[in-house]
Amino acid sequence: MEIKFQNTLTRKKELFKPLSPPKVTMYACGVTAYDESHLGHARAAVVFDVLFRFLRYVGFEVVYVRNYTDIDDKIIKRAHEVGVSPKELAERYIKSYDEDMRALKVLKPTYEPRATEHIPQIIALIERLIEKGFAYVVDGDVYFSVEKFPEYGKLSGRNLEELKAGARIAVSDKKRHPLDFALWKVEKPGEPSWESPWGRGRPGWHIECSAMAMHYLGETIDIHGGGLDLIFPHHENEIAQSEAATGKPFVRYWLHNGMVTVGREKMSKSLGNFVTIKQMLSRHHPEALRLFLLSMHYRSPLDYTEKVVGDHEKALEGFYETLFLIEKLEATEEKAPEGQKKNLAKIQELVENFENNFLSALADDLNTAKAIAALFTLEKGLNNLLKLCARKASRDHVILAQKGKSLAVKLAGELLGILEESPESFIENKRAKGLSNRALNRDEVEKLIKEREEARKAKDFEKADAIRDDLAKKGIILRDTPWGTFWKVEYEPSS
RNA sequence: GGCGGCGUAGCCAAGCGGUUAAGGCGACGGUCUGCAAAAUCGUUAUUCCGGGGUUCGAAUCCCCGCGCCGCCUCCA
Repeated sequence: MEIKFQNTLTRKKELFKPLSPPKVTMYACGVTAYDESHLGHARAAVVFDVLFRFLRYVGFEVVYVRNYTDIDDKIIKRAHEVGVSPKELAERYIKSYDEDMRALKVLKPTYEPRATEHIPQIIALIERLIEKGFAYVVDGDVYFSVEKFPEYGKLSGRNLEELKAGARIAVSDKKRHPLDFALWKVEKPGEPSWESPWGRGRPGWHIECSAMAMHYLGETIDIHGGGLDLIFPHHENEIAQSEAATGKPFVRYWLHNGMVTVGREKMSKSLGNFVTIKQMLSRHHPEALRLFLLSMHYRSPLDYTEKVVGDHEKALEGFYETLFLIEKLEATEEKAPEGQKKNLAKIQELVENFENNFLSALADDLNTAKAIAALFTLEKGLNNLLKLCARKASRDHVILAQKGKSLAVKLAGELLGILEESPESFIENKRAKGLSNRALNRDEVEKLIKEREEARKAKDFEKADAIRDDLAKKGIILRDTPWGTFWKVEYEPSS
């Protein structure tokens, strides 16, 4: 299968050819552990998680690294505010992020290195840069000299002149050029520090990614991912440091995800318009969240509204209900009726095309929106099939339905991380949650449903309808199927 | 100001030069149902922000304009 990615570096969609197949090396920028993570962080994590899953699925041996920044200005500042050590603070939020990732079913990367555990590698890289004349020491600080690296700006499409003109960064008389950036920062009182050839201090932000990427993945890596907002200066600086040190291309494919927005404005800590992952998880199923995050092509901005997340919640529920009904199917006939042959052939074709449609969507620059559309098309086919079986299911029907179901579950599960629960328990959990949200008693609800079924059998429709209306007022929705009455708690958008 | 991106039905959104412009949510009508719900079938963009141009052919490429967003400072 041909895999293509839009490469930020070349601004083109390119055929993906790993440096040494079947191995693929991949690095994604994780988080700075100084606060709870929000939906924007979740998007980045989920997008690159799907990329990781996809590459593995098609047969690559993927080594995936996602770092934690556990030492930096913001951590130190926050730690002082809260009154704990920076190490403790970072520890706390790394743990919290891990919880979020687990809940969101983001697979564990191969390595999750922390900056503070790679000080020797960082120092070695800085020494290499100093030796080669790309970095200089001033009073215990070490800076990278951007003017020594002629290609500086190639990722973000800028040049030094432009950058200098628009520079908003504080002028420092220590730096030779305003855009020179710190590789190593001299120790300040009350801050964590490590021994180095330039005295005690701590690493700058950008250097950790270069050092750790090279340490785990080699001097040239296949894929590097991160948010669009990291292109400049973070990724630009990573390129400069790494390529200056090694003389080799650092990254072959740069992939960047778009921002999550709120009212079309970037979700961010500073604007205060963020929702934490934990808040989202308290009101939505993790798979609904994944579905929402993957409903849009990863490069585009994704606007967050509760309504749209709710739409995906409903869509997910519909899917599980289809799967649930398929599980209930039992063949009572040997062959499907002649008259259904044409319809069945159509569904058969749909099922057979699904895998290819789904995978080729992902192979085309990870088009998850299109892959999800393929999934819905399959669902529609399966619902059609269920309809055909409503009266009499044959072996033909059941085999086809189960084939469709297992394909959907396999691909959606392994690649998108959705539809991984048993339909039965998904529906039960939903019910349990809905019941408790509405403070309803399950036995009572079930008793009423039974009573209504009795009434229906006795053709006492007045009573049956009264019960249904009563339940509806409480938020219980009934559905009479050939297999009995199915019920669920009405979806309630949270405020 | 510089660089990059976006603008497709009521809403979300795919589309990457060539048969009838995916899909989801919503709305309307038919089927199913005792009636509903769900499902299903059909309808809901003769047209892709506006204006030019290239081409046999453009939502897709180019130019101009309008609107929105991101980056240029820490940020997924």
